[in-house]
Amino acid sequence: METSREGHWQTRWASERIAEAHLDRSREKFYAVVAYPGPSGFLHIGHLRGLTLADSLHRYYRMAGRSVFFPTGTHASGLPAVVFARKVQEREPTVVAGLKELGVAEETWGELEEPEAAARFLGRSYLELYRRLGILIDESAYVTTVDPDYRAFIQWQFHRLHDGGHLVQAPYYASVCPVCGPISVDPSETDLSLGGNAEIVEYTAVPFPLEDGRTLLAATLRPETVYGVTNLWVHPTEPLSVWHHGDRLYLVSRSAAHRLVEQHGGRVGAEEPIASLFGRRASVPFGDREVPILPSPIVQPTIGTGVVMSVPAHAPADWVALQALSAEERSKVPPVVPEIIFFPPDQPLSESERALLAGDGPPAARAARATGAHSLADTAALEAATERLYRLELAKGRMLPVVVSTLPVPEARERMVTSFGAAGEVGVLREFSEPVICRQGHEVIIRRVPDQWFLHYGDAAWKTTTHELARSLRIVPTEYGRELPSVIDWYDDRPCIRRGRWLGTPFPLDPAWMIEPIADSTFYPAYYVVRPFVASGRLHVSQLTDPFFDYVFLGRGAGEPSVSRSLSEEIRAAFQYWYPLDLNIGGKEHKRVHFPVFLFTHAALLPRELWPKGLLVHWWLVATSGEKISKRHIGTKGGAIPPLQEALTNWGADALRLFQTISASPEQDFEWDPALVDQTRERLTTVERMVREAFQDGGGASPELDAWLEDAAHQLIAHARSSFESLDLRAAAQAVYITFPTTIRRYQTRGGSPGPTLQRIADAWVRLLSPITPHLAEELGDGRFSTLVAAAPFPSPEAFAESLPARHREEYLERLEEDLLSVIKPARDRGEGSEELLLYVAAPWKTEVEQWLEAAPPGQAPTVAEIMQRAGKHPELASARGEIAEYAARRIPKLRNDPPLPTPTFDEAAFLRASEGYLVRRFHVGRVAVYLEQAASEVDPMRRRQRARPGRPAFYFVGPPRR
RNA sequence: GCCGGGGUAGCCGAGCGGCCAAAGGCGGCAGACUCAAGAUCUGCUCUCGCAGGAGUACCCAGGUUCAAAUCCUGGCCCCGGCACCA
Repeated sequence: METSREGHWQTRWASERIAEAHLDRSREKFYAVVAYPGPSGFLHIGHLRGLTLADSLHRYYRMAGRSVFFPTGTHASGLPAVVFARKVQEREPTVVAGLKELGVAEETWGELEEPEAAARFLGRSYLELYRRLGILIDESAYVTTVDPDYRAFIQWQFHRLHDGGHLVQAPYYASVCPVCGPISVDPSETDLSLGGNAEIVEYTAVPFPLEDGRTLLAATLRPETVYGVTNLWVHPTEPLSVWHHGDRLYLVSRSAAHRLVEQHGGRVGAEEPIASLFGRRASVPFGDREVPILPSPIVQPTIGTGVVMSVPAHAPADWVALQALSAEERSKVPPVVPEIIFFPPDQPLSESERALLAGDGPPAARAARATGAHSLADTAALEAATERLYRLELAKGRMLPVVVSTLPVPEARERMVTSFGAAGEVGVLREFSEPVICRQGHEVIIRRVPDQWFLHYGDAAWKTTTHELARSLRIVPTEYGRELPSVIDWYDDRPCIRRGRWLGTPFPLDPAWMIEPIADSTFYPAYYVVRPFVASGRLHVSQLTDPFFDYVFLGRGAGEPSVSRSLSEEIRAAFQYWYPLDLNIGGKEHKRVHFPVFLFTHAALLPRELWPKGLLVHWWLVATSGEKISKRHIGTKGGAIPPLQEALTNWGADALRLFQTISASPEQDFEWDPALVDQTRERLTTVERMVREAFQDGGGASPELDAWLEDAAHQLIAHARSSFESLDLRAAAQAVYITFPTTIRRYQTRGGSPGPTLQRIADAWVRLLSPITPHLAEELGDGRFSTLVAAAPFPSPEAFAESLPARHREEYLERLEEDLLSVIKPARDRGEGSEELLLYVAAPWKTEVEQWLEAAPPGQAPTVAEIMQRAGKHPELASARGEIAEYAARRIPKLRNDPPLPTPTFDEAAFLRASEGYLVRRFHVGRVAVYLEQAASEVDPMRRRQRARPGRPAFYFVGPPRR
């Protein structure tokens, strides 16, 4: 089919309004959504996967008789549109290329420099591409998350979440640029010029008071090791600053002082020359002892507080630094506490863990030795030693009883942090794991926000309900279902609003804040149901009040007074018809973000009977490098990922759709490979040709062969249906695009030709093609159905008669072909062939014997004597006793590998005779002769007949080579 | 370390107790078609074979079973997520 024809069918679907949803109580409904895309740029083929899945499912269910609803929208919230608008402003080359490709007039580009306009523009461009992909979206429900009606909906949602106690306020430590304002630290964050992958590291600030009343504040990730401190490290030259906090004076590095002010208040004071500290002593918390302060190059003033507590027993770097000291300095350091963490025997160490701790000395010394870290210059080895030892101690270590009972390390750490807090100390210092620089070149910092609002996902009761919802879900793939409970458990309170420049809905409890984008996309399938009423003008935005939504979604209250009772009820009825949502479809990136919060929100807002019913997670189409497709993979050069428009022009929608569906299971990434798409398109060409041939008039085939084809069609259709029902579109595609053609090809090689049966089957086939390759289906079905194929009923297996005898006959023949082939192969390799094929059908008594053999209990081989005993009870077999014994003796040892075949339900000889023509062609023999084993006069030059078994004829190729 | 997944023929990838020497695809070989190439179609593609046979196979080692790629135990390795990491 010409790719250009696809547009024709897209127009037809639109003009016949196939995509429009109808509330039809006489029918079951199907309602699924795909995670809507964010307007970050132009769609690429990576986006296609979820859309294709969703569309094919909706198309299947529509044909299967359900009323379907497939809306979509644009998730304009957050930064993507802001970033895109800025790129337009900058006339960034890829954006310019995309705009040109979409045919956007250059004069209008200026309008797209405004983020909301950019979002709407991109949303429309997506819709256009969906159309070109043959995706049937009900556009009357189309919405972007910055539309005023959607905002009203989100405000209602937050009011209800607040009512339910799901919003809480607490201090929060947010990333912020001191000049530009709040900023999120994320690899995709384009407001950053550096450090997108940075994580927030939480240090514990441990106070070491000096004798002069000031306190050195060390930062550590392992406060529990404070019992092993032997000294403090400071930088050899960098001065420290005074940080005034309350009535206390702390000494920390200058950069730390500033960070502490952001997070804990106070002010930065004077600088203190560092050398004055060398050799002085500070007291150790939780212990009546003092340790010396020593300079060491291991201290980096920009990390932590510039003061490091040295625990040589457990920190390899400290151990090595200690060895590097001069003898004089060394003499000031108290003896190293051998160790303060032990490994209880109930958690045996693995081999690699034992290797890390081989030898003697403190654990840090052993780890340093094991990784080859001998000096401070061995940074990589030191890091490895540190990481491995810390992981191990955290996972399996316990505190020694002489220190603080035998607490596991994580608990001991917790307790330390708490006790510092209780003592009025600072407690925690947060910083980025690597420098983060904003787009304008300023350093991004972490600042305390005292009254941040959170979604209270850490709430145990809410989790319990959400777990319940999760358990009730149908989840594909099932592995995700196993993972989901731990994801829900792992969830903690999440900040849900922020200040700053991005798109979204103002937070109703404090409109100076914006709701963040993950939180405003959790309940939207409910709003899709309402949107058409707004779009059609029957409902005005001003009417979307809390009472309105309370009534529509919750059946609570009397509704919005300005909305007529009947309209309220109509919308409520629509919601009750389409809800619960049947399926939420999204990529694997949503496993930990969108899906869980989607469930949390539904669990919080809706009663059980309206809870969603399923999740379908798909993995990605990736670039040849195995990476997720991103801007830089897209281009027109070899190996690059083509822009979607270009791919559509090159291959057409159907080829792309089938490629997506058939190339991999949903739970698998697969690589973009233009050669495979080519091949997919060719497969479609073949299917098209086969269907057209099948539609022709002709002689058909024998009733037996037709019966077989009908039976095969019955099974294939049943399999396709059940595959769609179980959401396994790949299996469905294999049935329709691989097994179906293979079956028809066999029909043809077996002598079948176009005729009434094949035509009926082709009619069914065309409809089977429709969910996945709808354009091709329409093209082939043009004029053959009373409706468009998209609206025709999905074929029913019952339209094709099952025929066990026909199925068995064909299986029988295939088995014979296999046998013949296995003999012909070695012969043919020697360049031989034959003139005549002799076939022998087993004598009837063999059927009985096979049954006796089969009747033997499993695992227990029958004996010849037993068989003969049974044969004795059948006087009519008396004459064959010798043969029976011989046959049983030959069969018994082989029963394990070659069990009795099902008894043929047809006349083997008659069937073989009817198949002579086929066998002659298939095996290039001059002729085929069929004999009965028991007929005394039959030709049997090589005494083959006795090898015949019921269901498996004996045979002999006669004569000189041929082939 | 924890949670989840996985290791299948040259490669990708189905299968997840007997119908499995293992679907489908790629690659390879041969044939048909073609002036030729490409495309397409057909057959073959673990080893041996003296005619339907035998041997060896689904990471490794054990085990359960009449029967294991499929179930169990232990090991090794890989992937994803999380946690962790001055």
